[in-house]
Amino acid sequence: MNLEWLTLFVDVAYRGSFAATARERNLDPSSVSRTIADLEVALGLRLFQRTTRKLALTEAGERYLAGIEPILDELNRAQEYAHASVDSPRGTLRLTASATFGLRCIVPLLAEFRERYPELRVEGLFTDDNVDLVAERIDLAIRLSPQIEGNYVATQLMKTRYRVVASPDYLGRSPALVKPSDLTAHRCVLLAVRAYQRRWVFRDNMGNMTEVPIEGDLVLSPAASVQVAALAGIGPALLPDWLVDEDIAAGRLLDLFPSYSVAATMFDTGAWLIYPSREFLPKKVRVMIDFLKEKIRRT
Amino acid sequence: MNLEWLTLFVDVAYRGSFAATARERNLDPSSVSRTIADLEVALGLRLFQRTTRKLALTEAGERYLAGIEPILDELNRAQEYAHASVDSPRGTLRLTASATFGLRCIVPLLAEFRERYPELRVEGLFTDDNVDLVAERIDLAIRLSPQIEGNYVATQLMKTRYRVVASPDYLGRSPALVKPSDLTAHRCVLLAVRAYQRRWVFRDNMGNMTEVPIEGDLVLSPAASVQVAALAGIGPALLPDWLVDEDIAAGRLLDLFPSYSVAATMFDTGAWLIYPSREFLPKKVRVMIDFLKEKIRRT
DNA sequence: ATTCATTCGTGCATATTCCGCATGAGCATA
DNA sequence: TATGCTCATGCGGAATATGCACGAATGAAT
Repeated sequence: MNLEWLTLFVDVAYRGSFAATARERNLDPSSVSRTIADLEVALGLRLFQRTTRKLALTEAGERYLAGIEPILDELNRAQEYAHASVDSPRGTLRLTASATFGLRCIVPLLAEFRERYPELRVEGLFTDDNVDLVAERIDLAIRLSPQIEGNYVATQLMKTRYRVVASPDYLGRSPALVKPSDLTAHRCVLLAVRAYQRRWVFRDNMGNMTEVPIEGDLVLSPAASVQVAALAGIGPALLPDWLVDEDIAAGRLLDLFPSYSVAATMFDTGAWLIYPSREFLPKKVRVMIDFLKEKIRRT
Repeated sequence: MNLEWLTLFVDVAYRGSFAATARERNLDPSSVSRTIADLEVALGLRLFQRTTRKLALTEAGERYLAGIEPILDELNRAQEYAHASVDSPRGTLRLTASATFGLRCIVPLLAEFRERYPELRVEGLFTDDNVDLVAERIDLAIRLSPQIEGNYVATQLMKTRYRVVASPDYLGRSPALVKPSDLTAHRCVLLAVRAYQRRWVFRDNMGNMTEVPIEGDLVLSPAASVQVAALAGIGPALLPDWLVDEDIAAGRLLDLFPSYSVAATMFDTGAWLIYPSREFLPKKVRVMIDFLKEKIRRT
């Protein structure tokens, strides 16, 4: 059965004529005749009594008309009700990011986001665990990576530089740290990610690469713990700029090799916004993407 | 949009899998995939978020599901509600017959019909005027005719013989009426139908036809009036057996030429039950047809 | 880390359905 | 009685739906 059959049936019932209904809908009368006949077969009911030149609803037809007219209205309302959740920034936005990125970069912005979109509820899943985006019904994910592969749409939020930092207190009581290879004489604070624990790679302005093996007896997670440890003077640490630039600006930490690019895995990494598809993108996702880009690019 | 799409959507939403839904419905998974994609385009909404191996309703999808599930139930109920009017003898049956046939042959039976079908309401339109069966929403018509043509289904209810009758009182004070041609000496009571007013045709047992020109200064309608006039001794009248047999049996009228078949138009006429179609015949029409055949054939 | 099995998406060909045209039968009106 | 219009139906072409085959992706098992 086709919904179009039902709306046609209602139309014919009110016009009292196949031919008039056909004219109004720019159809051939034969199509109207067949469609009504098909509907009668599908229902197992005679809906209209008709001869040439005359047409009248049967009793069953009147009952069926009474039954489906509200239903057709409800179908439209169901579509509008579903649309309401995506056409304006309302409902619930489920957002995921790594624990530290979420905590330091996203959470501080949510007060203003709430001001701007009072009807939108945000559920932030900030974890370093692997998150199943489909099963968790995630609307928007933030991933820290050189690049994003897979079927999801990815738009870069920001580029990330990593810095080797230590506190002034630590530096005042430790062997000199002038060039990267000096790190071998220090016990570093390490992030609990395998790729971050063996060696750090330095690239100078000329593009020369230096790979420095590092050691450390303190391996922490999440990245914020490593930051706190560095601030406490426990040792040098490799941390992203979005995490430590404020401490550096305030003199709480020092960027030990500012003229180098440093990476534990790959250079040219960054934070990416990831969402399932540009097609049928709910407004709530759109506004969060725009908001984050606006806020994070301003800093 | 197709209702099948909607039921498929509900199915997928509950099974959480295109492939599982396809198996259950004996479809190819590609058809399920396309159907859901078509529904999403028609609605302008993403209903499911999916990758390979994972499928979850979106918020809009959940809302739409909540909206249409009751609607699908209502559609079934609308069909059942419409069917209820035809699947059992209830509702209103609109019946038409000629004024006299309705009054004398149908009305006396309606008390028993009501006993038998208490939930069925009968509207009898007994008139000698031409009745538009479609416009008047007639379920069942009774027509007196040699045969029925046209698109309607016709089943014969009874055969009709016409009789020339007069009252004993009239005969006692009038010229002898021995053979049909004797009628030319009498002023007859005529039915106000053109075909009944010029000549009556007599057919004897051997098949010999005699056409007798008749005259009368009293032309009445409906046929019951002619009967009453004959009973009052005003003159001979040509009337159908179902109208006068009781008077004959009681001696109130005499059949003047019982060994002849008489007709004003054609012989071998009868009463026919006429209804629009055997297909999708409502129960109420069926039971009335069966009832009339049972009752009228018993008398 | 690799392999395997399964899911969802899509191109292509085929089957099915829908639609308009033409025509006929029937009916109401002039 | 003739005419014009409605509804029904055969037929052919256009549009849509479906299955098959295949590929990409993913989760589970090894």
